[in-house]
Amino acid sequence: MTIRIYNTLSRQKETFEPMNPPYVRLYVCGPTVYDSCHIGHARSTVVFDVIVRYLRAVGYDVTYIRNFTDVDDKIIDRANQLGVDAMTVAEKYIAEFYEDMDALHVMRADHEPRVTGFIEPIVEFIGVLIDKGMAYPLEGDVYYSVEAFSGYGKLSGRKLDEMEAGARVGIDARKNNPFDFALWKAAKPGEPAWESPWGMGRPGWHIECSAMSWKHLGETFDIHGGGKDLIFPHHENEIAQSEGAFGKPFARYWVHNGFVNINQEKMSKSLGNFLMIKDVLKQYHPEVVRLFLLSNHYRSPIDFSDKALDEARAGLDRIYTLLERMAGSPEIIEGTQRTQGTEVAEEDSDAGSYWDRFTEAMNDDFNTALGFGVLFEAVRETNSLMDAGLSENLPRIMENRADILKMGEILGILFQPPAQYFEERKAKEMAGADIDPAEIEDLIVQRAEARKGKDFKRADEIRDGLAAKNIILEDRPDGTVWKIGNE
RNA sequence: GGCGGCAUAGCCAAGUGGUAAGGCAACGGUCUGCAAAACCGUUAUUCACCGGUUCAAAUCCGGUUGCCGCCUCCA
Repeated sequence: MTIRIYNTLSRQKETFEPMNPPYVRLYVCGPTVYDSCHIGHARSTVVFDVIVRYLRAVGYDVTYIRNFTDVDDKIIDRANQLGVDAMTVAEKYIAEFYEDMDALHVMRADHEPRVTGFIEPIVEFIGVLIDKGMAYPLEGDVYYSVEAFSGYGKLSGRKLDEMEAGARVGIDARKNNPFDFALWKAAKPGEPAWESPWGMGRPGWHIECSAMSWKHLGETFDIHGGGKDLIFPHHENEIAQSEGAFGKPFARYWVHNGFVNINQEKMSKSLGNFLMIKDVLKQYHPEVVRLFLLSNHYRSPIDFSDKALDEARAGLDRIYTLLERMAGSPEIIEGTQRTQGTEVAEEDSDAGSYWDRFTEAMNDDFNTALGFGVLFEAVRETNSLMDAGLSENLPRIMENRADILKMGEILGILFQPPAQYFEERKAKEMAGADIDPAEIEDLIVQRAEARKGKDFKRADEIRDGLAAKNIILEDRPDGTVWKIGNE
C-alpha cells in the first residue's frame, strides 16, 4: 500500500515514506484565538482530522501536534477593546474552538501546545539563531536575517531579490533587509511580556511553530500542514528558522488546504462575510458540514452556499436512510451481533471490496471526493440487494454495511444511530421553522383513520397540507413517519 | 510586476495518456389506494477555445480567452 501526497515544497505528488515507519510525526498550525472559528478553520481542521484518521486506520502510529497561538497582536487588540486581559480572550476562544470542533467530531491532537506555555524553548531557540549569526537583536526586538538563509523562498517559490519590498507594508529602515521578520518583540506598556536576554517581550508569530515542533517531534519530521495562506510568509519563515538553526531538512511533506469561499466570494473582513462554525451548526447537522467540506478535494477551493449544504444534507440523508432501513431489519441486527467477534477475519476477506476502493482513493493524496463516490456506490448496491432479497444476500449486505461504517469512520460521519440522526436533523430545522411535532403526530393519526375508512381524499389533503410546510410523510409497513424535506 | 491555481452535463464534483466515477435536480418505469423511500432507465459522442505531439489526449506541449488565490501575521 502506497500513499501519495502532494508536497507543496516540490509542487508534485510524492510517494509518502515516513522517516521511521510505522511512526508518522505530523504538525498542523492551529488557530490564533482572538475570535470565534469560521468555516475556514473548520475545513482545515476537518481535513487534517481525516488525514490523521486515515493514516491510523492503515496502520501508522501518528503523533499529531496542533498548536494554539494564544498571544499575538490581534489578541491584545481584542483584549483592549473588551477591557480584559489577553489571557481571558485566549481562554474564551480556546473553549469555543473545542466546542465547535467537538461538535464537528474532530479528534483532539496528541499535544496541543500553547505559546504562553512554551516561552522557554522559544527563547532557547532564538538564542541558537543569534549564536549562529542568523538573527540579530535590535532595540529589544530580535529579527531573523533572511539573507543568512540561502534557501529562503523555496517553499513559496519566491526569490528575495524579486520580491517587492513594502508592497503592502511600510519598510522598517532599521532592519538589515525589509523581509527580516521578528522572532521576539519588545513589550509595550500593558502588554503580556516575559523575561528574555533581550528584555521583556513576547515571541513573534513564526517562532512558536519551529520551537513546538522541535520539542515535540524533533529537528526533522514527516508532515507539516495548514491553510494555503500560511505558505508565505509563515511556513517559509518556519523553514528558515528551523533549518537555519539545525542545518537539517525541517518538514518533509508540506500539505496545504484550500480556502472556503462564501457564495463565490472570499471571506474577508472588508466584505464582512465571515461565517462562523457555531452559526452554521445552528442550521445544519455537523455531519452535513463535514460531508460538505470533504466533498471537494482538500486543495481546491470550495464554495459555501445554502444550496451546497442542502445538497450535502440530501446525500447524508441518503446514507442514513439506508442505515435506518437496516436498523429496522431483524436479520441484519442479528447478523451484526453474529459478526461482532470476527472483525479481523472479515477484514482479510475484504479484497476488492468498497473499502479497498475507498483506500485507493484516499491513497491518492487523500481524495475524499472520490471516496464519497465509492461510499455512495456501496449505498446503492446495498439498497439494491435488500430490494432483491434480504436472506439470500445477507452476507454481502453485512459486508457492505461494515465497509460503509468503516468509510464513515474515516470521514467522521455516520456516528449516530439513524433514528437519532433524523431526530437531530428535525430539531435543527424546527428551531427556525413554525413546526409543532404534536400537531403533526395528531394529523398523522387523523390521516390513518381516514385511510382505514378509505377516505383517501381526506388522507391526501392532510399529506399535501404537510408537504406544503416541507414535511414529508412516509408510509412504512410498521406505520407512518415524518421527515423534513430538502427545501 | 512576480508566483501559483482553475475552466468537465441544469448545478456540485472525481478523473493527469487508453476511450467520461459519484451526489443533487429533472423526466420515464417498478413498487404503492395515491405518495414517500428504494431500485431500474434517460440527461456530456464529449471535457473553455485554437493548434501540436501520439496508434490513442479531458489528461502531454504551445498559444488564446475567462475566473481566482498569494506576494509580511487571513485556515
